Amino acid sequence: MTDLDARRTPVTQRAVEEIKRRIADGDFGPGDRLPTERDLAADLGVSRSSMREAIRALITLGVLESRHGAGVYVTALRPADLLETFSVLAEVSQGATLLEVLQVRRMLEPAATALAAARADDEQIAHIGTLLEDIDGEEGTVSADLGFHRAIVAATGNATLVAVSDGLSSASFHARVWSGYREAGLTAKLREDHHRIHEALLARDPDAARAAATAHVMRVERWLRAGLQTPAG
Amino acid sequence: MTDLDARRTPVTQRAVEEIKRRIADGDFGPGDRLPTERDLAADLGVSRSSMREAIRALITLGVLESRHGAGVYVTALRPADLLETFSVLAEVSQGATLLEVLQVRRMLEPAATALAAARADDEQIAHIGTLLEDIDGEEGTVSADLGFHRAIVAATGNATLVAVSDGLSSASFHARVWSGYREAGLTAKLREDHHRIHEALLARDPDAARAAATAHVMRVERWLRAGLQTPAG
DNA sequence: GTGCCAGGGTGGTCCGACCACTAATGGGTG
DNA sequence: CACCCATTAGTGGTCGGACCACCCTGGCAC
Repeated sequence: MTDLDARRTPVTQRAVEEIKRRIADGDFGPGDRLPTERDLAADLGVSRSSMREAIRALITLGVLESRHGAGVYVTALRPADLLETFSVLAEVSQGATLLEVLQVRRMLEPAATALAAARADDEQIAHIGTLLEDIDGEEGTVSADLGFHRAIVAATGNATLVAVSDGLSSASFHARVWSGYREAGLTAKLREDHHRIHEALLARDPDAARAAATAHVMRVERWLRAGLQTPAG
Repeated sequence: MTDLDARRTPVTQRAVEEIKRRIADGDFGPGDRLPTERDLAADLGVSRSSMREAIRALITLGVLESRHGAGVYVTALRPADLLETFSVLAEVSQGATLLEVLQVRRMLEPAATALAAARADDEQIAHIGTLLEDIDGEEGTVSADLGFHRAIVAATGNATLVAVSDGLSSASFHARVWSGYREAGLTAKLREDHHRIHEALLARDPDAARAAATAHVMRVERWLRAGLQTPAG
């Protein structure tokens, strides 16, 4: 924080910190339009190039968004905005990390499902039931399964939880886990799990929901663990 | 993906996607050094400015890191690298979001503490005990409390869990929650909670650890909820 | 062999120009 | 008067080049 530190800190990073500070301080609120890149650059005493890099970083973080020709705006700053970056984890993660991610899901999903059982309204549960039919109907459609779990988490009404959960189970991650699911009777077992979870939600039974979700995640983890030991291309 | 789409996609974003693709395809592996910014820019047919913005975005995502004068490198791609971004959530979040974050922690911490009780080795538990003394000794030092909880999560051996947990409890978040803790006998109560958690770890008792962690997080949540209803400056 | 240091190469920063796009302006038209 | 549309100022997007700060290597002196 001293001048000496500032001297050695890249100007771009300093600009990032400064803009974040102004947002945290309320100078810029959600939805507000920022000064032009040129003005901001002049204000902070940096070149427009460096200012653009700083803005680019904050855009990547989900804090800002830019509209070509219109200006740069602060996002709604909702957790979903800020945690979108997260998906890169699933994009590049491999092997052991997959198990770690699954272990975190094993902690979150049961609690989330239980919470959903207590909070979800009729409409949400009905929607979840619809997704369940999609999974049954077509073949294991990854996106349908993804939507099923996502809808349950969304039913908790906790946007932050949704964002975290999304990050831990992006489409590409799901796809990687599911690739190979056709084998054995696993698909049928998972289908049973899903129905059991749905029944618990219908019964508004948090304990049953927690148990069903736990069993489901553990089944997936067991399968994945076995699959990783005899990896295929 | 068509030419028409590419025509309307900003070159910077295209560069980001391309580099991510090359990493995902294994062209660039963890720890590898990338071609120079100038070479990359020429390779992808963009200016160095745009290439730098693309690199800046990937640095922000935790995929790349640059060393002044030495080159740009792919990170180890460990979850901790990729989830660091995350902390911005805690930096700019307010009010209701704070409660949402705490609710997620209420799901994670008990499970994490229980896991730590089962997995932690003697050295790790001893280290946690040391941190506990720091909290007792000095005044409520935010950083010491942060370190205490972080050490517990780290003892689970799950790097992904550590990264997620860190994101949900960055220093600034902790500071905001703790600001005002001096009041009442709350500090003493929290101290009791910490000791109870440590005892459970020493006893290698996952159930007791889970219970102690649950009680602790719920106490904080209850306090925060009451505090938000009568907000101060 | 050891230590120093000078050079080349790299990322960091700045500048100025032009392009692409948006939105407000204002005149024309019904 | 109300509506539409071309104009135009202003904004972000891209480019090219220049220079600075820093690292690393290799050759030199000791």
